[in-house]
Amino acid sequence: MEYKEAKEKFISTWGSLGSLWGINKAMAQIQSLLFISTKPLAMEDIMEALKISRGNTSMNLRQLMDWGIVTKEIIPGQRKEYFTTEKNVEELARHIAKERSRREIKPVLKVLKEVSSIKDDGTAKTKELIKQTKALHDLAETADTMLNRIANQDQNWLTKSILKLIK
Amino acid sequence: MEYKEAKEKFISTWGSLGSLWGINKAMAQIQSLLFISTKPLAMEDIMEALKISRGNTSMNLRQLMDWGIVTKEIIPGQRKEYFTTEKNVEELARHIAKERSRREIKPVLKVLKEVSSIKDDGTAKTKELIKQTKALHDLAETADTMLNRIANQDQNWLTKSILKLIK
DNA sequence: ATAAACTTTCAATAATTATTGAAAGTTTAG
DNA sequence: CTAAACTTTCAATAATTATTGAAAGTTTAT
Repeated sequence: MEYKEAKEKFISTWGSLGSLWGINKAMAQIQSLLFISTKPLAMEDIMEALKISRGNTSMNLRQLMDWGIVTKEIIPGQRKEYFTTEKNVEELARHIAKERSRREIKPVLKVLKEVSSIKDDGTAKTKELIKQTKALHDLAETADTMLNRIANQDQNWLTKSILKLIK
Repeated sequence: MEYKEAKEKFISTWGSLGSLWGINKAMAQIQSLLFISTKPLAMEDIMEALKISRGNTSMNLRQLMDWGIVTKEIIPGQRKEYFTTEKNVEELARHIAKERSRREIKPVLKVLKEVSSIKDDGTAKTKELIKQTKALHDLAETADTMLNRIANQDQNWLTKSILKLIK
């Protein structure tokens, strides 16, 4: 396998995995492209490499910046804007963990809390609803706490902890 | 908030979270409904509760069974088939972890391995591709190992380990 | 064997989500 | 100031994904 094929394979595989971490295909592909690029890329470069439109590129770059995993680089003397992504995989994991917690887990925890706090009217179905949503709430909270640990510790914490954990 | 409202809120919230663990809305809602039900439900019950068609119910139940989180119950003397879901949240987490690993992480690991193993032709871009995909491979492998640990240990392992980890 | 009770399949359709591209907006150089 | 270089926005459209419902399939009781 040569460079070009390997590159395409990586971008399309990593891109299709976007759904796993909650972003769309174009977003994931742009991030992938930047991740293996040796230098910052301009919008033109990205459009051309991925064969996507200017508008699409612009919108998805913005979202990646909102996620905190892509940053704009201003190159002096250059009119265009250039983009880079976080290159350290653990930093990347930290950003993603933080965003996932904020965007998805936190709102769900709130609803689970509300639902599991309804008045127990003594019926079996109400008791079951309360019991099961409480259990889910606790599980989700534990997972969220772990995610936030990942998001807030220093770079090596994740690997060290996991290694400790699986030993 | 009364039972009915709480139930609907739970089903729709948990259902919309389906994307987080990689299943579609109807699938997630069926699982939610079963999760808080005090008894096994027949297809009719599910169709009516969620206002979805027979075909949709049938297909999604099948997928839930493929995931290993819903099982068919044969009630003696009853012609209909009844369904239940795993009620223990940790068992549920185990099944999901196992399936996610098998369906998504394993194939990605395979591609990352292939890509990071291409011949180093000495160019900077090839070196970067190899370096970065290797780093991702290692991260993904660590995460996968953790997931599989979760999937293979006894019921209490997850909570115990996480508690240990976050202390 | 057959009819009733039930489930599955799948082509058609609906709903949702992503993408385009051109117009509007912004910034900078001269 | 203003024209060129660039980016953003967003309505229209395309692509994808989910859902329906009726026909085909299966099982069971008699």
